[in-house]
Amino acid sequence: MPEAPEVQTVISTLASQIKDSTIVDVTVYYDKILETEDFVNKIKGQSFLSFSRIGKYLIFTTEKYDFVVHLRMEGKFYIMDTFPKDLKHIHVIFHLDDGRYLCYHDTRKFGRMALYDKVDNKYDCPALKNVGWDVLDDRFNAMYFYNKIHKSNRNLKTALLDQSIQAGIGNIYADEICFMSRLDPRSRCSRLSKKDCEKIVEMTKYIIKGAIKAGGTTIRSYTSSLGVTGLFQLQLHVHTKKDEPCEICHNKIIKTVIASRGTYICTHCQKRK
DNA sequence: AAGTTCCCCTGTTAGC
DNA sequence: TGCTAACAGGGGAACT
Repeated sequence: MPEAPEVQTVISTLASQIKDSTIVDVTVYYDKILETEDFVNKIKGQSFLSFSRIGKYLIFTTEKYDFVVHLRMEGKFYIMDTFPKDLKHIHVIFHLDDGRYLCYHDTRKFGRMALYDKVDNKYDCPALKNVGWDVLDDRFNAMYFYNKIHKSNRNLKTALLDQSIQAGIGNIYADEICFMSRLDPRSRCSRLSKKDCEKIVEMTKYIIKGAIKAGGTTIRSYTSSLGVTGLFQLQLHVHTKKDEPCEICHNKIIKTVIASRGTYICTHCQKRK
């Protein structure tokens, strides 16, 4: 499931591949993907001028619009030199002026795309009205995070996954952030100190930046038309490591459920507050 | 107001 | 072996 680093990889790759391409036609096979009215007619004739990311949202800016995409769990873009033969799971195809096709592929059909009038500050885009600062934005800092959570009765993991506080963390990185911060994700937010928040924010930025670097490294081995999936290899410390020994203390990592998300914890290294 | 639950989907895995 | 049921998960709507 793409989180901020994977989305960054996707947007960077697309920027290098389709910048200044013009959309001459759009074929839609599953229109629930499209959230705004008259999407196809509006986007026809528009060109991909600039590319940005806030949290897990991809933002393609054209002459008139911000074209906003959320990949949710399994959304992927493929660039094809010829019209795809296998249309299974392909829901939207953008025909580009140079003859290539930008294909949106999504097995679970959870992804969404929308078109809004272009704005200078992307945080003002209606698609992002409930989205907090991107995790790499300087405004996502320790005091901001502390002020957002210190009166909350929720647990730490729920706060990390709450995109209205900070945007870009998904289930995998939430576990990794808690591990690196040595805090149990079940800890109550109201019991966390400013020091804890400093550590959490520091580790969040460290992990996300590291993952973006890893993604950037991996992407170079891609052959051009094969696709833009944003997959990358990152060394995980706890997530998916059920029953494996913690690399620090060698106790078994446990799996539990928090906020209906599978959650991995080293209960020895990660303090529950 | 804050927090929780349900729902959207379908490939994969567990259970019989 | 082959079937069905349970499960996974991001985010928004609906609900408490």
